[in-house]
Amino acid sequence: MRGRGRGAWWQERFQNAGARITAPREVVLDILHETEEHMSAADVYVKAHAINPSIGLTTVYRTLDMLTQMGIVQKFDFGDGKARFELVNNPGGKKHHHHLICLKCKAIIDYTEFIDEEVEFIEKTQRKLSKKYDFTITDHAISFFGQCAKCREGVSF
Amino acid sequence: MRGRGRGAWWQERFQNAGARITAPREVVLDILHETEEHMSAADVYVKAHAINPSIGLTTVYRTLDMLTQMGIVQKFDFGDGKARFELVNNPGGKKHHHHLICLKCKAIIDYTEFIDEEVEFIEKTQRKLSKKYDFTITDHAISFFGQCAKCREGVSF
DNA sequence: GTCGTTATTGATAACGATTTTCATTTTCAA
DNA sequence: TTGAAAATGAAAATCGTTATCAATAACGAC
Repeated sequence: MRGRGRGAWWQERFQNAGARITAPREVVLDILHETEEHMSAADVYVKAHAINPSIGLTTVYRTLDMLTQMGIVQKFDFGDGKARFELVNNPGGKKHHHHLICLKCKAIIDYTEFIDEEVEFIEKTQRKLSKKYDFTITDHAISFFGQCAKCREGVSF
Repeated sequence: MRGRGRGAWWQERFQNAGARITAPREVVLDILHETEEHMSAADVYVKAHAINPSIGLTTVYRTLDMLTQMGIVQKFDFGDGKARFELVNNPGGKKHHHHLICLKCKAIIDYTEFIDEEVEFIEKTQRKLSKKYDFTITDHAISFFGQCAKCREGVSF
């Protein structure tokens, strides 16, 4: 059943945090594991509800928020009014990536290229910031903004 | 009065884009120029309305959106449900910076350190992405997420 | 300067994502 | 097994943002 039992990695984290392991939480995590998309809370809810109709939207929100605070999930805003969520270190899932965002049509392009150079830069910066601001850094995001080819033509600005 | 007449730089950009130069737009731009904060639309509205009570909230939203699409303003989401806006190249204003965001208390720390190393990395990446995806890149954002010292103590997760 | 076209504006209503409330249910340690 | 505390879900409430539409203002042509 939906991977119950395997990836107990997050169960440990929950227990260490004093959080309980519940059916809705298992379902949400399973869904995130099996997805390649940037899912909104509503997207997750639809899938969760299909699996177990007793799961409510509120709980999905609460779970996603909790996972975000735990650093298990990363929350994004692409400017379309709804937050998107992705598992942070999805083993065997989506590769580490960043975003290219069109300011006109709000299209999102994921890119995974050039990560090698990034890693070095990020690690160095992270180390310095972490020390200087006494901050525990668990994740980062890099976004580039501009106009996609399509929008550049239909110009107005 | 509020810098009217100087910084005509944006007025030219408006004209080239076929956009009209109006009182509300001037006010919004002046406000952004004079601010060091990350302002929400409501923040801008309050100031704008104080300066000229006839300016409506709707127009503030429209103006900020327009400026964002023009690349004059950058829009951020720090996870507290409201968008924040900052002038991109504020001459004599705030230096180029990025953000350190506490996932627990949502505190934002601006950092300007280590930018030299960043510039090199960003330029290289930008050049490559731009070519590969046929995308005109006008801006970027780097954010680090984690927990601030204060939140690390009151732990729960 | 006047005029007319057309973009812009602002009040209000509508919208929709997220959060709050609170009574009920579930988890899990004792 | 049991009970305290955490978690849940349905519904209502919140609140940031957007759409509507009649009134207004900008600015090029004259």
